[in-house]
Amino acid sequence: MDKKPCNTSQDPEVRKGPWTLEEDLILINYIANHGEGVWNSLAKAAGLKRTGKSCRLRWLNYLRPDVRRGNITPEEQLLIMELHAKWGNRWSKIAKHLPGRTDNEIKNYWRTRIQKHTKQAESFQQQSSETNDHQAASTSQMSALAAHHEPMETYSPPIFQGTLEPFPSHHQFPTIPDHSSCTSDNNHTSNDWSMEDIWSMQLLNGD
DNA sequence: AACCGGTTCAACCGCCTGCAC
DNA sequence: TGTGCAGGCGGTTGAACCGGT
Repeated sequence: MDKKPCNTSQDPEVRKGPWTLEEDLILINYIANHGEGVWNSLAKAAGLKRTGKSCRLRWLNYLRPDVRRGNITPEEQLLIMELHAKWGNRWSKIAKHLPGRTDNEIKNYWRTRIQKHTKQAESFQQQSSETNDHQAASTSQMSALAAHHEPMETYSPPIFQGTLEPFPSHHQFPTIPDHSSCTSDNNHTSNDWSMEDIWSMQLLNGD
């Protein structure tokens, strides 16, 4: 839609970049008084020199009162991984199952934390499989395990295309610093989340 | 103290979909 | 049925931040 050079990006009156506190307050106040919806006209009516899209994004990802940010718990991480295995990069769909979390946050989380470790594990595994054929056996075990939990819905994971597994063939997941903040310092000390741990926890959860 | 490289995350971009006309 | 518009979504970017040297 915004395909057309559509005034937005060319209009010198349209502001881009980080939101100011003043803009935030304007948006919050306007929505408090008038509600959400019809973002383009909302932006104009509120007197914001922003596109409707920009306002919507700012509201949904940051200003909404029920938005929770940071401190993704191990339970949430599990859920993210499980749902990602189900649906792939359907971030908004995944976000619907994590109250207070936004698709943008989940997407960022996945890309910066989980995917990073996935790639590391994959390259490690590639190296070791070159020297040890038995690795393949354990990999297929992993695949079988993952496939066992694979839902009936058809899913071709976009990220893992090119790999044989329906689920990334990594053995370990990062340890999430739960309560305390986003410092990822303890990540490298011990990767405590083995694949078996993850799935057995899911089994316990009845999934 | 300054620099540098890696990480994180807010925001933008472009495509897709649904809906009204 | 076709067209245009608005919103939704996933991918990408770039600035800010942080830790190591």
